[in-house]
Amino acid sequence: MADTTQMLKGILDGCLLSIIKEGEIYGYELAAKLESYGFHSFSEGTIYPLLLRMQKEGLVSTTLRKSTAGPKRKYYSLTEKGEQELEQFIIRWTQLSSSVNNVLNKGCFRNDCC
Amino acid sequence: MADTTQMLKGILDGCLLSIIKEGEIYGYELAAKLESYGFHSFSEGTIYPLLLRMQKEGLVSTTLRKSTAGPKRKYYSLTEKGEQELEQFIIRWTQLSSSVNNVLNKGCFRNDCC
DNA sequence: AGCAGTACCTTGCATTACAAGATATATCTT
DNA sequence: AAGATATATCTTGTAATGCAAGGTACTGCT
Repeated sequence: MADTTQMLKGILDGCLLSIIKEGEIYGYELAAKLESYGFHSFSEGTIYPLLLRMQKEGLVSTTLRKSTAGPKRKYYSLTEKGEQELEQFIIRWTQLSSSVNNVLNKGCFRNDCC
Repeated sequence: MADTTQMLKGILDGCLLSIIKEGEIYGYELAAKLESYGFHSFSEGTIYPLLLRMQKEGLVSTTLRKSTAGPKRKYYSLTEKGEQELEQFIIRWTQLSSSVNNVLNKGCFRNDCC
């Protein structure tokens, strides 16, 4: 306990999908973008395996392009399957976060009371 | 992917602490309470190991009491350390959920814009 | 005795965030 | 040229944890 790492499990997937949906982006840039959204930066050892898995699952497609400084960049964009997955993630996230907020606020069994 | 189980990791801890803070409660009852808060029910194989760990870490204290029907119940209540842990969990949860919402809503870098 | 319901615990598996390190390329400095 | 620096990707091994499946134990009912 006492750190955020466990809380992230399974959540990062959806966040990556959501960022990629905004437009083609490559891994190194993704790390920076996540930080700008309020996540304390992720090591690349976290992001790249995730991207590879999502590629295997057909959620993202990739294109290699030359870089002005450094090796080739691997640009990711969302497939149709990826968009569907993102929608389902948003549903799950909404349910989860409202459940947690219910507990933390000692809320009621339904949202419409109190 | 495609299920909520990974998203829960590390979040359940805080939820248990929060429920226990409301008053003494035993494991079997906790499972039911979680469901009433909107979580689809947890198997006991999830909850008991977690409670044992939190007991070892000194976050909760336990009292055995006879039951009217069945074996003895193990009632949990929060220690001071547990309350501190809960507070820190709430901070972490708030940060995380706002970060995720930023990403999903394609929000800005700060909360005060848009 | 046998059965159902209550209540707790253990074992083994799959997933995943991450540190640490390996690899490759382009630019700048010495 | 040679080396350093920054960019960019990937691999390996570790620890944490949700959960299915199974086991134990106690009470009351038929």
